[in-house]
Amino acid sequence: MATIDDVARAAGVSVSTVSYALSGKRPISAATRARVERAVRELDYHAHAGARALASSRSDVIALVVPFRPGINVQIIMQFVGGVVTAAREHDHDVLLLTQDDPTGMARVAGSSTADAIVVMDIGSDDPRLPALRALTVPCVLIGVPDDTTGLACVDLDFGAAGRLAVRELARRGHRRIALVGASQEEIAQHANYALRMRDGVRAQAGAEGVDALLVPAAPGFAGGVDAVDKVLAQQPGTTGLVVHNEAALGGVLAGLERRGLRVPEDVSLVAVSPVDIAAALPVPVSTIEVPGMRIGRTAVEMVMARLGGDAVPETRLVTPALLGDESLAAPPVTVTRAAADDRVGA
Amino acid sequence: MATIDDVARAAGVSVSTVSYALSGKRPISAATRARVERAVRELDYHAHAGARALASSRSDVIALVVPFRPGINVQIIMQFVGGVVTAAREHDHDVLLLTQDDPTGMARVAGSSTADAIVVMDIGSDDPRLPALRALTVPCVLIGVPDDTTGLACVDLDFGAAGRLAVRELARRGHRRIALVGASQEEIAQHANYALRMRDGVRAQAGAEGVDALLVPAAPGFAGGVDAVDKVLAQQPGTTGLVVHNEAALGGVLAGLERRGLRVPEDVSLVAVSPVDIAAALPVPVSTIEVPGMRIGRTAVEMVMARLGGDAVPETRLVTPALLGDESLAAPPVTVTRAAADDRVGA
DNA sequence: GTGAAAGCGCTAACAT
DNA sequence: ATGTTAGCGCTTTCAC
Repeated sequence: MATIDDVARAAGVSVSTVSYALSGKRPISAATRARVERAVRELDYHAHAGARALASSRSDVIALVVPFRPGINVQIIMQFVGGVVTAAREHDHDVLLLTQDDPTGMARVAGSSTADAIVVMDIGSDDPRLPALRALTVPCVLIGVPDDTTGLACVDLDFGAAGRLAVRELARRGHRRIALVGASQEEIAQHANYALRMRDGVRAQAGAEGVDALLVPAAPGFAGGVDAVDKVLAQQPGTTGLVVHNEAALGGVLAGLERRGLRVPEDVSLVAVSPVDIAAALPVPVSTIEVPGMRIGRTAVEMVMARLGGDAVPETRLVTPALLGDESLAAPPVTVTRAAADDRVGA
Repeated sequence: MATIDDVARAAGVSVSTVSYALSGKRPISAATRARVERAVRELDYHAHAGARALASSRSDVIALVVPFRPGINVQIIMQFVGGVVTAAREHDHDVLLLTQDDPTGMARVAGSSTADAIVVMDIGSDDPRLPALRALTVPCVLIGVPDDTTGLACVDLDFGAAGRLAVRELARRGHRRIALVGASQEEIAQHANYALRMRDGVRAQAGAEGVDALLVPAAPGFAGGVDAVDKVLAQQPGTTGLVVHNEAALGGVLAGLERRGLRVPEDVSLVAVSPVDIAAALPVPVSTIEVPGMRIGRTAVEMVMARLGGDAVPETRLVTPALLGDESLAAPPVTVTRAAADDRVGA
């Protein structure tokens, strides 16, 4: 492999000139720059990453901690990863992959200067890694929002706003009894922050709109979705609007409705918080609030770069949700529902 | 951050002794080793990755090229990634993530000694990256098998064996008319190697068993699956065995059968080549031949390590498939099928 | 079994 | 605008 010395010799300049010509950190005459660039091209020169890191104390690498636990939504994960990698490359950084179940990984890559910064995905409300993250010697950005964000930089979808958005859309079409088919009992038990914020958003908007909102956790998988529909209709008969924040149960929810002869959206309106790919594999089109993984991943990298640049202080950034499509949204049926009765009274 | 000098001073030995004590590359007395290890612990010493790479010409990093094109099966991708990262860590290597749509990425990380080796996923039969891969200055291992493997190291599931396995299981239960609902037209057009090998495996085994095998491509998504069922029954009435090698269409295939009143497995037996997670989200249990992503990822890393070790020559390794469960497998119905008629004649 | 010291290839003062 | 050079922190001969 060619070294910077080879390039300097070929271009007839000193090594520092080559270095500066390549980094742009000091003015170089057009002629010199051209000769350097030519030599670089002819020798196919690439600066040795280790040597550069040693001399400059910057590796130009961001570590990304990815969850591999079963039951995780891989679609979302991949979108985050894609966003992080793409954005990192735009800033001339590479991405090193760490897994969640390598507890020493973050300290190792930080301590060895393998990475300049760390992005951590899938942060829980009371994530056990929080102390370690606060103690890190390199800047870090969390995807997900813990309960206590002191000293931490975080990004996530604004799940509270997502919940409010979903309820608002149902309410303005006249639905008066709605239900949130939410995360599994386990996720709730683990205080999964997104689940709690979603729940609170649904509750708050339901309160503001004066509609009844039942909250039902759903086990992941087909059966979990079917069960959830049973529960909803048993505990709150006449429910006409469903918010499903559990992509693994989504297919089961639709099947459960169909088995009871309930059509979407004629009898029941539906908003899913889910990756679009999953929604696309369903028998009927479903209006979806997507977790914008790419966007969040990119934002995480922007925050990393800001912090590496020196300015920027830890902050929490919540990305505003948007509703895609209205195929599974309609007014509630005019017959049996209380909403219909209310409407008549109002008319 | 503590340096090796700090450790040497704290332990009262020379830097070379620290280095050797840590690498084990030359014998160190137990007493000295203990003092070094103590100093390392107390100072929380981590060798500077760049300095190490510069001095040793080894970065202890493997680059992994991941496809992010839409329509890709993320479940499988994540499994590959998980296997690669886990295995790499067991060999004290880290994994750097590259995306497919960064065409200069591989040359860059190889040329700058950022990575010691490269693993490339999602290799097509006539992958455009093949020339670049052959020209690489570092060893590389492909996940997927191109048509011409000269000079290349490759790993993949043995899709031919998977096709034969699926047909054998159907045939030995008495099915005489089967169909492969396979990859999409696009994948076939792109000469996706796995699709071709699957097809050939199905054909070969069908020929050997003397059963009729119809080959039908399916567009991904729910509708694609429904369509495929229509095509199968139109082109080959009396089909009782289905091999579905298209996880995105799987839900649609089941729905298509149900709409025609065909039960699984009473009327139609089914074998899916799919990630188990997808199969689990389906309304009925489906016998599955899984692409063992973890295993393949691990194997890729073993091959990388062998090549970094000097021994080992490029080779292609095909992982043997296994069938999980038999819930969607049964004998064909005794009434209308030709299989039943044959049986009676034979009896 | 241990130490001294010569690089590895680059960056960034400090020159001019 | 360009050149000289002292490190960056480690590995690995070579020497004892």
